[in-house]
Amino acid sequence: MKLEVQIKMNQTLFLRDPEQSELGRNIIKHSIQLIDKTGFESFTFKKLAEAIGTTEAGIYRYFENKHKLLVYIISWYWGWLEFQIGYQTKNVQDPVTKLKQVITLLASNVEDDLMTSHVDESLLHQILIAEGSKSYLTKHVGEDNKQQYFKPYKDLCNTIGEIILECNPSYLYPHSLASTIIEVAHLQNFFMHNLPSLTDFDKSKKESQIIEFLNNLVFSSVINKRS
Amino acid sequence: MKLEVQIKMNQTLFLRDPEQSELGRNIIKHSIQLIDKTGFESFTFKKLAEAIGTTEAGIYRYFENKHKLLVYIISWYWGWLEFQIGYQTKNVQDPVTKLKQVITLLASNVEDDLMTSHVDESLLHQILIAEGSKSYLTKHVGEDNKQQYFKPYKDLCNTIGEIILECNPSYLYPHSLASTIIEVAHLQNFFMHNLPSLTDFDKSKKESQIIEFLNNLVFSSVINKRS
DNA sequence: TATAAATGATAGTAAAGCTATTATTTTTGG
DNA sequence: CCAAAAATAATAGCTTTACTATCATTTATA
Repeated sequence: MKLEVQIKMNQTLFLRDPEQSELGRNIIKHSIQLIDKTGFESFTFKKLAEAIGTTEAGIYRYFENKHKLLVYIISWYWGWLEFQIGYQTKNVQDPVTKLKQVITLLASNVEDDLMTSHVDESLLHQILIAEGSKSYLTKHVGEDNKQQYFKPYKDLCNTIGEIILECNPSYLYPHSLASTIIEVAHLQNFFMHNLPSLTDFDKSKKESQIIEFLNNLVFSSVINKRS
Repeated sequence: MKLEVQIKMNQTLFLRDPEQSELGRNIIKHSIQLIDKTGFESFTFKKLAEAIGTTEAGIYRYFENKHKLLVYIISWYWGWLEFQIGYQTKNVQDPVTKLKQVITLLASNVEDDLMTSHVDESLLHQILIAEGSKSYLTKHVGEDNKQQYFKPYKDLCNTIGEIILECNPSYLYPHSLASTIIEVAHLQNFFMHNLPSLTDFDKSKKESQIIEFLNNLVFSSVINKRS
């Protein structure tokens, strides 16, 4: 039998569960491809329907609007990443090693996970870099938050925050540092590729440079000989 | 006579210079108010025209589209902030003090500058927090960059990067750290007010908490006793 | 004071963002 | 296996957004 990883999703994000039908899985698969290709602003349900070979109204039966679909695939990614972190740091005792592995996972290019046949995690990672912050930078972030749309992101920040506290139980800003690591990993990646003079990375555009910058930043303040 | 600060703007951002006419200045003034109030997604030239008491076509004579208008007001803000930094740190010798002042300027609530009668910097600061990253998180960031749309942001990063190097000439990531400080100042502010569990700040929601977090983060790595 | 430049008033178009209706498949429970 | 229910397809239509065009009128300026 084929093993498939299932990420538990917030039921209020969709009208009909896209995991439960061929059309639904196609919506997820092609929306990831299309958002990555055209960017979220140019992405429309009409174009998505064409790509799948269905109709606009068909998509609307699954998702109320394109913003909820974006939040859905982003939540899915955070759920998947949390699973990856748990899996990859399972037998690691040293919290510093663990935090380094987390930073590496966040800042490295992701490979498509074959356990999830209808999701291309590599593209999803690119979407997070370029569109991730648009999921919460809205006027309706308050209501979205009440609906628990950002729970997977918060859970991930808590997980990382706990590892930070294992490194230094008296560190004052575990959550802020966790959200900072996540966002800076993506931002520096975007800048490296698109606005390189906002960074100090060379033209090789290797993600390892971002990892080194983050390691320097994070471990200087978490393991601070001065305080 | 009344002193007015003028920020030099990129000529390709507009079709007609909005600083040079009453209508133009009204476009700037009301777009800042309207984007702050409704968010950039809901902001339209039609609503802006109504707010001013002119017509949609009238706005289009000044700006090609709402994205360029957003880039315009954001560039304006970076230019103004660069001026503020130069002004406020003019006679400060110690680079550490200087960098602390820059962090404070970036993370504090801004007061409306009376030298610029048609721009409310306080609102503009809120726009930067909630909409700033949308100015570059687009598929056309490459072309926009060629047109020098992000020069004021880059200049500011260079200025901050130089102060960082004054603090520690062997620090490896002055530009990345500068862009990180700017973005994290805004992000943590947004999180503090909208998704507080992504931060460690208490309910007082005082910006001073963000400043402390940033000072800890920045100076641990810039003045690192370990390296 | 003529003339050019800017603005106002109005109209119109294509696409985006939805909703509704009916017909046709596909699924599934008795 | 068949009938009812559920999902999908096909089509239409409506409002708003994003933008362009035209022409009349006001305002600035040589």
